Amino acid sequence: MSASADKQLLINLKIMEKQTNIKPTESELEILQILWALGKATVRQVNDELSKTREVGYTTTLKLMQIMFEKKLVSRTDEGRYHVYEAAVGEEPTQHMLLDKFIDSTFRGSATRMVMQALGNQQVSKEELEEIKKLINSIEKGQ
Amino acid sequence: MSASADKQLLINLKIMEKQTNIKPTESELEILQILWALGKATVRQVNDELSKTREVGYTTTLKLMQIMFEKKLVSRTDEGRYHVYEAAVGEEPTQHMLLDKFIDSTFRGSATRMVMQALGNQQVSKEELEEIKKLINSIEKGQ
DNA sequence: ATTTATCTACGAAAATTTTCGTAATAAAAT
DNA sequence: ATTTTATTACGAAAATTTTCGTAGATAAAT
Repeated sequence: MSASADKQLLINLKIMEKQTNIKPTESELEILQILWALGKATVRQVNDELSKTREVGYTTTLKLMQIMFEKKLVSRTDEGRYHVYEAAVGEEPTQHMLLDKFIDSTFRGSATRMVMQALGNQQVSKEELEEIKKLINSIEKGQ
Repeated sequence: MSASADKQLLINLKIMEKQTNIKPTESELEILQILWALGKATVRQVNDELSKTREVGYTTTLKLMQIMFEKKLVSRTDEGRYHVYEAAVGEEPTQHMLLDKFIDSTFRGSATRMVMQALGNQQVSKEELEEIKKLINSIEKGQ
């Protein structure tokens, strides 16, 4: 690999890092969830989805998505007269980042304590518990 | 149990429910963490703790704690001229409530997905993994 | 061709959260 | 006794997030 390509990679990694560190607000996260589910969507579609759970004006959603575009949380393409939006941050990295912050602020950094509470308190099916056990076994093997 | 005692119990439960549903802001949560750790503390002590991680004015902390008192997130007693504060909401119920909301907003309600990510991404020790496995086994037995 | 409907841009109001300055009071120090 | 220090109360500024109204442009319907 060339030195310049190497440098470019570093820059890209830094940008990615930065982007994954932008913490979306609660409303922004709602919109990201919808975009992750739909893939691509217009403001209208997103607003329709949001309206299923709560009342929200069209221009409110529009404005939020414009702000998210400025923050590079979403990207968009011009399709004729209107815009088609897409999430510009991945679902997993974002969840990971939010999870880290959440564990820090709510469980004083202990992932274990959080997992224990989640398993104890939530209704998790037998199948899911098995899945988690499998995961643990595979992690232990890997270590 | 008498009918009136019964009624009182219901009322108390409702109050508890309500209080555990007050979602503390991020700053309020920071203060709750400190109070949970210290048990009782004055504004000065809490402010000293907060100051360890970030710069924060004394009256800022004071004001926050006054607001939290109004919201009944904390209680306080007069000790001479100053106040001694204490968390008025439990650590576990609060964590539980926040966890529920977090799973909802970030993992679309799937505790399993969150746990899988937490186990995959965080550094969790062998001992902790064992502990979690034990917990899963005991849950499975209980079912 | 005109009207109606739909979309974007954008500013600004409203709501929420955080920060801080000032005043009043009382204790402690000099 | 006076000054200094520490505390509470409180209003309001500052910062952040959410909501909405209006204007301008373009497509669709009449």
